[in-house]
Amino acid sequence: MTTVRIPAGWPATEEQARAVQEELRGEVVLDETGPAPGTGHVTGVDVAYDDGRDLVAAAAVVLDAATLGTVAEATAVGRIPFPYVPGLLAFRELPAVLAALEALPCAPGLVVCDGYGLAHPRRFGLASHLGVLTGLPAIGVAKNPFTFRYDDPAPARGSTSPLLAGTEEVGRALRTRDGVKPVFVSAGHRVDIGNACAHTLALTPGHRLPETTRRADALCRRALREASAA
DNA sequence: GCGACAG
DNA sequence: ATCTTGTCGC
Repeated sequence: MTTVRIPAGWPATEEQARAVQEELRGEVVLDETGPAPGTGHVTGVDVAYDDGRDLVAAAAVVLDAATLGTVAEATAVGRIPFPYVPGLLAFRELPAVLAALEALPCAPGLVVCDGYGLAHPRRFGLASHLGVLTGLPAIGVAKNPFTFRYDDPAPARGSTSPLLAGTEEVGRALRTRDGVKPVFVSAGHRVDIGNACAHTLALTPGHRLPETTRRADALCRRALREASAA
């Protein structure tokens, strides 16, 4: 149900990885609104690692956007393909995530990533990269501001403030719970920032983090445990 | 050169 | 990300 554009080869060095980002960044689509919140499917993806055993486990969990009920799940396990380098996270996470998405029995709809999209040193973070490779609408919801600056949003849920790279707005700090640390939302591919924030609010009725990432996080950890045991 | 740095 | 117990609070 999901067709992934397979790269010619996975980069082995940081230099190659940066070149791939420079090459693909031009394919990001930022002038589409994206699906309406509360309709269709919303899919969370996340990854867990066991560095000692060189194992990575990814999970994709499809939710009904209206009810937030789980529609489908898939996991994928493999070897860790790239070290963690700030700005190159996608090369560490994407192979397993794409495999999990391909294993889903239904269309993912909007994909919610744990990390950034446009808010990235070369404006091509994980969510944008995943979007370009799959053609799916995608957004990034991160737990930390990375290298970006922001002023604290007002304390009420729903308040936002610009996430800034210098003077350029690359995303928004979004308060999803009253008085709780905001999350950091950025557009990934085929979704605008306003809609990305609306989706994030629709996915956070009871917790700081989106229901999509919470469930994908739980599932990939379980998949990693089971892979380590076997 | 040094520090900071999504997960 | 991951290493890690109990504890405060809804």
